[in-house]
Amino acid sequence: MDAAERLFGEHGYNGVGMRALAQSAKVNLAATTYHFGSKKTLYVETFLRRFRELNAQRLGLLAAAEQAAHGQPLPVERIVECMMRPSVEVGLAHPAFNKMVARTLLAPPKFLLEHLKSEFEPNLKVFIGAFERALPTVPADVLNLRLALALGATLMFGVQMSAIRIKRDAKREAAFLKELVRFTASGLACPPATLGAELARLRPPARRKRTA
Amino acid sequence: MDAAERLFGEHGYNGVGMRALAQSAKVNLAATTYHFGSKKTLYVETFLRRFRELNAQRLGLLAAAEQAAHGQPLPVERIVECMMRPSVEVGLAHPAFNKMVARTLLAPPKFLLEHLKSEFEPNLKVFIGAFERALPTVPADVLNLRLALALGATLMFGVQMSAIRIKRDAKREAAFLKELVRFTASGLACPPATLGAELARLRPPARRKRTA
DNA sequence: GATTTATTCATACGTATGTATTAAATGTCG
DNA sequence: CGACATTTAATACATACGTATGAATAAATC
Repeated sequence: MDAAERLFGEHGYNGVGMRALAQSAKVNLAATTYHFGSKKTLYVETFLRRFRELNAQRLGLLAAAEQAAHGQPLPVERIVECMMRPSVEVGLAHPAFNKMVARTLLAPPKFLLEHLKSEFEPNLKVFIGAFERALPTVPADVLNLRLALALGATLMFGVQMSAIRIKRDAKREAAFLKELVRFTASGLACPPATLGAELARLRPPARRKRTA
Repeated sequence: MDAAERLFGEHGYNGVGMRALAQSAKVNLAATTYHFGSKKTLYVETFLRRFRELNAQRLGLLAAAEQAAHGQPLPVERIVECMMRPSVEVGLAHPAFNKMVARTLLAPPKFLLEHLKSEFEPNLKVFIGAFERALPTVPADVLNLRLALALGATLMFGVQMSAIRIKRDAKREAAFLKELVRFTASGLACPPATLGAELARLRPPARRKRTA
């Protein structure tokens, strides 16, 4: 799976074959089928291996932060940090996974959609809730859009990070993380201006994807 | 090339074969080789077809804005808008191209690197210059990082935009663009805090990618 | 130590890939 | 018309793909 992570991250799902994977992992070709059954399964399991833990860490940080806040809404930067810190940490420990998750989230293979829905969406909902409490003046539509933009920034941060091989300097890591948090939080929290209203006014008749 | 744009955007370079492309374009397989020579060339030409014009538009808008400012540094939001507006417009007109450019910029195929260097980098340099004048307090490192994040946000915006098939309502378009601009500009312009200094202090010995 | 279970191995299947080739058909324009 | 460019058609080539198989080997269990 380490080899799969590296090669999938480098060349994408379709860019690498089972033979290359087997050779890179120094195992027999048949061993891959034996253990994973199919290429898709291998991809899914390789992806979820870290993605699950990553999401759990996010939720854990947020829960801890909220508990420490005693019911007060958290500052935006605090929430953002709960989102970003696990990404940065796992990304630094496993640079190839960074590229893999960037590819995967930007253009998810269809066989991963269900897993993403079950693993990622609940997570996102929790954070959306936290942001809504922290930013009551930002309309839900705008917040959703901004979260997507924040995700895009995070993905790009990930590939940049895996491009320049940071050599695990704790202070440097902290500085990069803080820059990412600052950028994102600033964009998320900026005043909605007349745009929120305008967006709402132009809203098409039937809506169905609000959290109600 | 329209078919190529759609299929490459949907499935990526390795996700689609020449036969599928030919069939989707309703031409013979040999016609593709006849006109483009190879699959890579087809991808490159399909990508550059709009990417070139997009960059030219960006530069044009920025030049016009700077001329209208009579030597004063432009407001950040203005610069960002010059960057984003062409993306949004071409993205709305050609949703498939949006996905294609997102895939391409997030994980560029090696045969495109040279073209990206020659087409995209000079463009970026110009905008970096504008931002440096507009944000003299933000260190160059931080600005570079933030621009990468902004690019990530833009890419994600593009795929979101092509996902929800906006039906070309000028007001809605303007609202979305303005939201993107606002988010990005806010992140780019936010105060660097102690982080810039910290980042500079932790800078590794040899540097070589500054604009000097 | 024998027997069952788990894992590796080399190899093979059918299909799909990108590209090239040949000849005939269709279009274009001087 | 005649010269040329384009398009179609039908393959063909070598290679790569994901997956499957059955025998050989290692581990585990009794």
